Amino acid sequence: MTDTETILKNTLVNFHKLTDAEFNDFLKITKFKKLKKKEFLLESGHYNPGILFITKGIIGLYEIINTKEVYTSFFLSSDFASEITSLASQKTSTKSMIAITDAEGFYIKRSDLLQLYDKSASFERLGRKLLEHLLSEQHKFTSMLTSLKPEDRYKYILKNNPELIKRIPLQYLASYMGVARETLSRIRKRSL
Amino acid sequence: MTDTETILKNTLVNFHKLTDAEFNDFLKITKFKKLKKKEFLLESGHYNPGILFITKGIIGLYEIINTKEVYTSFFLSSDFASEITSLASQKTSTKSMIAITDAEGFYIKRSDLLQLYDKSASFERLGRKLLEHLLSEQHKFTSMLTSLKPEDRYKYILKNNPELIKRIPLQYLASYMGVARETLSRIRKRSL
DNA sequence: TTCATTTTGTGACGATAGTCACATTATTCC
DNA sequence: GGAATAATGTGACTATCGTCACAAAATGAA
Repeated sequence: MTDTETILKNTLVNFHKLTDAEFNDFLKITKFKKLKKKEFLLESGHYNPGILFITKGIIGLYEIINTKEVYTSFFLSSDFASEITSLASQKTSTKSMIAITDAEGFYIKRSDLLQLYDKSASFERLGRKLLEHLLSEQHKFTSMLTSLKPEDRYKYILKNNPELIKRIPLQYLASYMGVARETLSRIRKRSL
Repeated sequence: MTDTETILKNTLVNFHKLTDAEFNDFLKITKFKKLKKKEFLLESGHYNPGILFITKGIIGLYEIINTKEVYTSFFLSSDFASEITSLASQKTSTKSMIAITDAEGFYIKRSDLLQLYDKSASFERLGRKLLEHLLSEQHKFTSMLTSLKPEDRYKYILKNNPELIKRIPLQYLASYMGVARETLSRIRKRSL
């Protein structure tokens, strides 16, 4: 098994135990994918959802709202980059996923993922647990947004997800935090 | 089958088809529960998670952040009121669920729910699909928060979830929207 | 029904974030 | 390496929101 495969396996198993055979089934439907910076993993208006287990780089998820790009998630190594609405609904996506740096990882097409769910209840359970985790995180993020003012949001992210502060371009991070880019620039200056 | 049971069945089936036998298994572990206004469905610090399928009334989910109650969700009829973090993690909850009006519905204990998942992959799938739906909604809510200013958030909720505007006390709604209660009071006045 | 309590409304004011304009750095790509 | 392009920084100003204090209204309990 390659290093990256081991990382993938550990990540999966962390959600739910898989047999070797099951893990191999998973690997089989996976395709190693490389993205250049600014390349799309998903383009709004298109229907090509899937999941990328990231082994290198960063993927950003954004949506155009009132002509502005609003970033709602960033995915780093060992994350499953996905857009849940189009994955779940079979509709074209209103959001886009783009490589913020060169990135690579294991890609699974939606159709293959669904087959996997049919094949074994283990995968279904893994999926459920992963979703529980993601929903829990998303709730945390939401209450952070509603209860903290911009500067405290910055400190919160610095503490809980310092990679984002280090690696995400300021303007994208600003939209993610719900502030103007100038405001984030000033917060950052004050926090030195 | 009673009226409320029919509503429950329709709601479940909307996520994933169940056989009559499966639905009966579900019903069996369910206990009809009534809550008086201000009664807790879950108390922070306690470990008693479960899900309430609401047939009447409203449940609110909140968390104390810097001595303030921050409401993060409201559940109405046909919703599954739950606190995903404690459901998924087996830890005591940092959040509380409280009846905002008198409320009632079908209650399922976490342990019974897990047994159900073991019993049949249908339930696991239902759970997965429900979670996908919830996560998708939560993402929508998050981007609404980050991209709209308070007055537009109010209009958004008025359009997409008018029941909340009508039925949730202003101060709770304000924390949910991430604004001071005075601000929401003024927004409401302007919007008449 | 009445009194106590809780919730909501409102004015004044200060703090803070947003906007616009432009300067300064970084980055990209020949 | 250097020009073009993109991203970030910064000042000035404005709009908006939060806070505090208190009034009014609604709700709940006896």
